[in-house]
Order: sequence, then C-alpha cells, then structure tokens
Amino acid sequence: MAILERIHLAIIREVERQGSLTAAAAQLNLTQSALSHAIAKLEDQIGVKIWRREGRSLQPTQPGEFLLAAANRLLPQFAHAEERLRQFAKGDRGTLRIGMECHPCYQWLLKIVAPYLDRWPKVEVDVRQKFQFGGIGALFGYEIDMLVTPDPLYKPGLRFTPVFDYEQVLVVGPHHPLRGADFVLPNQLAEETLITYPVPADRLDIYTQFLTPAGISPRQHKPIETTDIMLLMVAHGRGVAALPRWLVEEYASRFKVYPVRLGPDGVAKQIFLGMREADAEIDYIRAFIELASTHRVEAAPLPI
Amino acid sequence: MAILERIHLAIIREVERQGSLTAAAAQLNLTQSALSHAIAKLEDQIGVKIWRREGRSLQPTQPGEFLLAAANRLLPQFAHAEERLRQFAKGDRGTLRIGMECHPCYQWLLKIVAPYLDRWPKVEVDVRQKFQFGGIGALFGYEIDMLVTPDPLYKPGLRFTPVFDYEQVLVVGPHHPLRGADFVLPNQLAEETLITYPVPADRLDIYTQFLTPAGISPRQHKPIETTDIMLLMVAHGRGVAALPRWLVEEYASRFKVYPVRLGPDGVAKQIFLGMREADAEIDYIRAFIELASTHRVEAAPLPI
DNA sequence: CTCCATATGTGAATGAAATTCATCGATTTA
DNA sequence: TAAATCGATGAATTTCATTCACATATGGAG
Repeated sequence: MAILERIHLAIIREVERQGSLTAAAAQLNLTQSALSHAIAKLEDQIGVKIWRREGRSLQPTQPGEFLLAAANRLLPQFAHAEERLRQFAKGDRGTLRIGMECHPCYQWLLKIVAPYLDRWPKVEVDVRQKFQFGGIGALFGYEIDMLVTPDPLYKPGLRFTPVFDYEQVLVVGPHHPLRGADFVLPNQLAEETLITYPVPADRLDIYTQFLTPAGISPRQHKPIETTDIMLLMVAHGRGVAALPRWLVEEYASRFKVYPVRLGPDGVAKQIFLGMREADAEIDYIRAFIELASTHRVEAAPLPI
Repeated sequence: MAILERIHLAIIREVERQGSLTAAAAQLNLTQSALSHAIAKLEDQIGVKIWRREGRSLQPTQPGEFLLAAANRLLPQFAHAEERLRQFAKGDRGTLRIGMECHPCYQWLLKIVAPYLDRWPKVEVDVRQKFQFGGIGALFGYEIDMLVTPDPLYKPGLRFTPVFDYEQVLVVGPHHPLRGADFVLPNQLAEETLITYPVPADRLDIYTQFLTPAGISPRQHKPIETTDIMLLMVAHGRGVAALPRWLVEEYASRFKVYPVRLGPDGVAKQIFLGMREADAEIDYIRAFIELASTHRVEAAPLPI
C-alpha cells in the first residue's frame, strides 16, 4: 500500500543537491547501484519518471519537481522529530525555535529569554533571524515554533498574541537641528540620509506609515545590519534612523542619540508572538507567551 | 542514521485510533508480533518509551504524544503526495506550458484554453510569449510543452499537428484607396507605412511571402506590440498591417478596418501545434491537440 | 576520431532486517 | 476459576534492500 518512503525523499533531495546519483549515493552512504535500484522501483510502482535522463545528467520531471518540494518540506520535519526525541531521551523537554522578523526586538527578546531559561532549564531556545518564505511559512513548515513579528497574519491554524505596544520614533544625533523638536514632518526628511535594517521598504514602518503616505523619499537610503552600528552612525551625524522609543532610551547611555516623534500623533506599533494552534497545549510554549506578556514594555503615552 | 520511518508513524497513529496493538496490526495488514517488534526496536534505538504499559492498555508517554502529533501531520502529506503522483501517472494532473510564436493566435488560443480548463480541472495552463532560443529550442529544453507556431520544423523527437488554415490579408483603414480592391500587388505598398508585431522581418509572412520575393520594401516599418493598438492605427489611416483574415473579421465590429487579398492568389497560412514525441502518451497533452483540432477556424476559400 | 574517465543501468548473489510462527505470562471478564 | 484476549519474546523464515560485477552510454582530452 505505502510506496513513498523517507529514503526516497532523501534520495531525491540529495540528487538535486549533488547533481548526480553517484555523488548523492556517497553522501547517503550507499552505492550508486542501491540508489538506481531504489529509484527504478519507485518509478515503476508509481508509474511516473522522476528524472529525464539526458545523457548523464538528470533533470527532474514535473512529478520530480513535486517530489523535491515534498522532500524539502518533509525531511526537515523528520530530522526535527528525531532531534526532539533525542532530547526527550536525554531528559530535556525540547527546543523552542524562535523566529525574529523584527530586528530591534532582539534586545527585548533577550530580556524574556533570560528568565525563561531559568524557569525551564530543560528547554533549549534557538533564535533564528532569516527565513526563506517569510515567517508565517516557517511557522507552518515547522521550521520555527514561535514568531516575533510586527505583522500578524491571522490565518486558520495560527494564533497571534500582542506582547507589547511601543512608539516608533525618529532617532537623530546630538547636533541635528531636529533634536528636541516636538515632532517631525515627512518633508523634513527629504534631504536626510535614512538608515534602516536591510529589508524591503514596504516592510519598514517609517515608509509605510510615514513617508510613503506623504509621497516623500529621503535623499539617501542606507541599509545597516546591526543596531549598534546604526546608532553609531546616527550619533555621528551620518544620518537618521527609525526605531522603537524604548530601544532608543535603552541605548541612550551608550550613544548620543535622541528620539523625535514621527508626526504630531506619533507612530504606534505592536509586536506579536505567533504560534501554531496545534501547539497550544505544549506547556513550555504557552509558558513563553505568558512570560512575554508579563514583560510588556509600556508604551509611551500617545495622543489619541 | 535515519531511525524514524513512515511505518512507525503509521503504527503510532493506528494504535491510537484502534486502542490496541492487535487491532492496529490487523488494520495495517501485519501481525501483532510485527508491530511489537517494530516498536520495541524503535523504542530501543531512540531510548524512549512510546507507551506506558498499564496492564494491557497502552497510554502514550510525552514522546508518544509528540510522535502522534507528528504522525497526524506527516502521514496525510504522504498520502496526499502519493495521490498526486497517481494523478501525474494517469496524466490528468500537470502543467501544460504553451509557447506562442504567433502573435495574432492569442485570440484563437483563448478560445481553446477556456473549454480545456473546464475539461481538465487539475491541469494548470501557462502561456508564454517569449523565448530565449526560439520556440523549438524551448520545446527541446522542456521550457514549454506545446508550441503554437506558423513554422513547423520537422525534427526527430518533435511532432507538429496543423490546427487551422487561414488567409493572411492586408488590413487597411476606411479611407484607404485599396479598400475594397480585389487584391494588392507588392509595389502598391512601396509608399506605405507597414505596421507589424515587433519580430524580425524574416519571421513575417508579409515579407517572406509577398514583399521580399518582389524586391519591395515599404516606405516605413513600425513595430507595435498589441493587436488593438495596431488596428487602431490602421483604422485612423496611420498605416497598413498584415493579419489573418479571421482576426480582421473578428475585430470588424470594433474598428473600421478592411481586408485586402495579398496578390491575386492570396497568401495561405497554417498554424501548427508542436509537441515532443515523448509526451505523446500524456493524456492532458494529447487532449489539448485534439481539442484544438475540433476548434479549427475555417479558412477563407482561396483560389487554387 | 579514439581513448579514457565517469556516469547510470541491470541481473544475480548476499545478507541484514522485517515479518511470521509458536508460545508464554499477564490481565480482564464471564 | 476458566476462558479469552492482549502484548512480549525468541527462533525460524522470508522478504527485500544492498552490494558486486559487469554492461552501456556519454563527454572531454589528447
């Protein structure tokens, strides 16, 4: 009855990676003949060719492409399942894999994780920063178990919990004319150099909620990976940035940086923790959300 | 290396459903002993008990619960994958990638694709207009599965089927002196502006079959992408074009354009569908050709 | 063009691993 | 308490994946 096995998926994935049966066989600690037999049998049983044999190269057919996608989706889940079983065997509870879509939240996350590790000594925590398909896909694909994001996407099977509100502010250096201003208007940034994290503009609040509605673009846009370098640049007058107010205040002791409200009403943001509904009963996952909720960062008071 | 297999997940799920090893074994067409051995080996390898044996009943341990969740998530995906592979094998699932080398055929193609989509709901249709190597190469290179072209190139491995005959005619506007003429001669176009699709002259019938043999060139040659704009220009006396007669008739209600025969005998054309011999057995590909053959556009009667 | 290195395909042989068989002890039920 | 049912266990058996040996095809170097 059952035809498709884990080994078939492994072969298909490895052939794609290595480019040849022989190389894939070596990688899987098998002989080329074994793979050839295994695939021949599979192709025979399902009645579909997986590769087009063009000379000595193997090109996946449409079913082959489909199986490859299935392999890339399923095999990591097998690997993760075995990994977790090993952790169970060692007496650990498991691994909480946290995906971050929100660069400046890293500081905040560290504050949550520290007490969490104390309270759940048998749970490993793994924080990941990058995703291929966007965080939601990583949640659905069981690559991560928790997603830290400013963009909750309410879909069946997922659950989002707001964990804190904050105000997004402009950050300027000590000699900047806007320092101390009550607020800044979009056109006042037209001649500025804007420093942001390296993500598309439509994922940046400063654009979507401030500049783009006003039809303004900054003179220059400079992507920077790390918050420290970013604030260093701002402190030395090389540009301005947009960050959560609480984060600016946190760094105030190390860098000469100053917050300025974005627009007369400010830009309000919320950060959410996303998880799978299916994991709702797992105690150490629920505990993380509860812990995060209690560590809420108070929002700067915003006018209505 | 790999410990966890599909069968283990199947056993775990079935034991949960049936409530006992014996019943699960019957369901899986195995003996109770086989399951007992299989599970014993798995528990031994991962070093974790999957069930708590309380008397004769099996209560899943925490790792057992975890594996049960994994089984309920992964097994349906295996089943679904196998189901789709069976559909691939039967030839009623796949993507039909159609390459167009014949600009004005687009209207005709839409008429074929509409009923095709109804009849083959699980087949995706993808229409592509541009190729790197020319259509034949795209067929050989598996970039497309079907080629709509006026130039069949009979090569081993390819199969071309004529799907309709038509007459290529000159199109003129309402005030053009040639309007209503029995036919036009090449030298009558020497002072005209000729509007064509943006492809090389040696791919245009008006050149290869009409102008070039007579050694004539039009005064001006204007490339236009879309049929609508092309006919709009013609209707307003900005030039003349060469198109299939059936297409001119189709547009007659929207634009004031009029066909004139090219030469006393007219220019006869045929459109072919090209495919790979290797795909001859794939139902959804063959069905497309059959459908296209029944939707033949009747050729305008041509003198012999 | 030829040779050689390299790739995949194939059939028979082999051996490891899954399955069955036979049986036991334990638990539930009548 | 006996009968029935269930899971565990060890030995026997069968299955089937793997290997071995070899055939065949291809692409590149000389």
